[in-house]
This record gives sequence, structure tokens and C-alpha cells, in this order.
Amino acid sequence: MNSQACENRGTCPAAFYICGPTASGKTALALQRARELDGEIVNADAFQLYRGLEIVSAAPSSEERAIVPHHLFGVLAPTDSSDAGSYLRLAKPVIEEIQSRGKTPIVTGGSGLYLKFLTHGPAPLPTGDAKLRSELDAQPLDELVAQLAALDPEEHGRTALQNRRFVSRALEICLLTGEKASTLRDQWESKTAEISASLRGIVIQRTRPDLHARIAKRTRQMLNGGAIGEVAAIGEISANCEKAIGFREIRSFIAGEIDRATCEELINAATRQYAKRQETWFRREQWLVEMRL
RNA sequence: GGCUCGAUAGCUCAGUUGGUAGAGCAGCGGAUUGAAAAUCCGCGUGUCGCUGGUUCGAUCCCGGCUCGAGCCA
Repeated sequence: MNSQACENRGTCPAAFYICGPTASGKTALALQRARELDGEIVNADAFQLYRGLEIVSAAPSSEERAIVPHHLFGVLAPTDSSDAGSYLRLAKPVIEEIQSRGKTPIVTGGSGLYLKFLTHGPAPLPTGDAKLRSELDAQPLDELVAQLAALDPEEHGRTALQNRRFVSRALEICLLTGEKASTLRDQWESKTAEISASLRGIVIQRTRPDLHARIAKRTRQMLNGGAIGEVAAIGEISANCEKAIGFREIRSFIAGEIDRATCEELINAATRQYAKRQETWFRREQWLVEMRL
């Protein structure tokens, strides 16, 4: 089906995207497609970018990586931070390089925002500023909301004002650029539809009971397969990297705060919730072809 | 065997001086362009153990039964 998608595009080798919720089987499918298409796999998972979290982030094994070329796995140190913009800067040259050799990049991952940047390009917005963010974090939410209302009434009107992250980001854009966040965002919005029309990819779908069973099985394999040692071995870690599902729970288990069964269930619940958010995200990406497994 | 306590949502529990019930967690739906495995919004999903009785009306009061915990034997 993707070879056909490729021909339709007329500019083979295009990139092919494999998306879907965590534990849905993206890694296995990517391997299969890569062999069929003589392709190479490019990571689009925010946490598989990190080194030292291979087990917790369910990164492809070294055996799997040996089958076809894999890119952007374990390229960041645990002390590094990442965001959608830096991912785009990392991934774009890699993808172009693969294409230049006549191979098809099989971009695989479940980080919706990262994929969005890759497929639809960055908005003309500034990178997050750590110093400004910590200043904004120190202020009460209603003050941030009031500031946003004053600087950019339109953005204020369409932002979820209970969401501190969204409010501070909107404010950050205004303060950093001296322009209105609403205007800058509109510039990006207007061009996304035509971009979507040129993209080819699939989103894996599974029934909830199936997905939940797969999550439970994978969590158990992780815990039995070295995840605890992996977390114990990690030294310094950035606040960004620390947010990997499983990391905090396993640390808590190692510290004796929770027992192993609780640790396992907490990881399962967090993973199920994440998977649900991913499904909601990808449901909106209408260019993705649904693939029921 | 006797006595006491408990039995309410998937789980842990609250509650109704008798008018068919609500929290947390789980779950479900959604938002989401630079922290995104993040952050935020919405939704209660129920034979109130079973069975008789009292009552206009019982999840609540009374009797019996079942199961569980504890105490005494």
C-alpha cells in the first residue's frame, strides 16, 4: 500500500510515517515496511531519543536495529533537554540524507507534537526561554491570564485559560517577539491543509482491550527485563528526560516508597492514559490512513 | 457454635434522622505548534449482598440467610 502511496506522490522516495499509540506495534511494523521498501527507520519518539532509557522507553533492541539502519535512537544524553523544534532540526537533515541516497525514510513514533513539526513545519514562533518560563511559573495564573488579555486579547479569547502551560506559552511568545501570538500562529495555520495533502502515512489502531493487554504485557516485560537496573544506573537526568513514564514510578519503588505491584499498576495506568491522548491526537490528523490491527 | 462489626460504582470508601445515592482513584470523551511520555477541560458508569416484614414509600428500620473480618468458646 505504501509503494502505491509512493507512486502517487511522484517523488519517490518520499517519507512514510508510522504513527499510533504506545504499545500498538509501531516498531515491528516499521521493520517490516523498511524491508519491503528498502527503507531506513527514523525515530519520532520523544523519549527514545535518549540514551540510557532504552528499556523504559521501549526502544528497538540492538537485534532489531541490526536488521535495517535506524536513526535518531539514543542520540541525547539523559541530561539533555529536547523540544519539538530541536527534534525538527535533528530529524530533517537525517531524513533528507536518507532520501538523497534513494532510500525511503520510515518515520516511526508516537510523539504527536514532534511529528507535527516534522510534517507541517515550525510556526514562526520563538523557542522556549527557560529563564522567562521560570519567571512566569512563579506568578499566579490569574496574573498571567490578565497579562495575556492585555497584550493579545484574541489569543486570550481562544486559549484554555485554566491551562497554565498554554497561557504562559502564549505570553512567552508575546514577550519574546513583541508581537501578538495570535497573529504569528495564524500564519502557520493557513498553510497546513495543503501540506497534509502531500503526506503519506498510517496510524495503527487497536481495540482498547487489546491495547490495554499489550501495555500490561510490555510493562511486565520491562520490569522483568532490566528496567529497574536501568533506572538505578542513570545518574544525573534533566527535568525533561525525567518525565518518561515509568521513570518516577521505578525510582519510587527503588526508594522503597511503593511495592512492586503498585509500581507496575501505576506504570500501566499512566501508559494507558498516554495511549488515549495519543489516539485523540492522531484522530485529528486526517492525512493518516487508519490501519486496524 | 455464640457475639460484634462490615457488605453501596471496576477499586477504596462516604452518605441517606425512610423520599432509589457521591467522593478519590481507575475508566470514557475532548483540547493541544516549541516542556508533549507534558499540560489542561468535560463525563458517574450503580439490582446500595440476598430474602421476607413494617411503611404511601426501604439502600437506610426489623427478622432470616449468605459471605468476610474480629472477639469469645
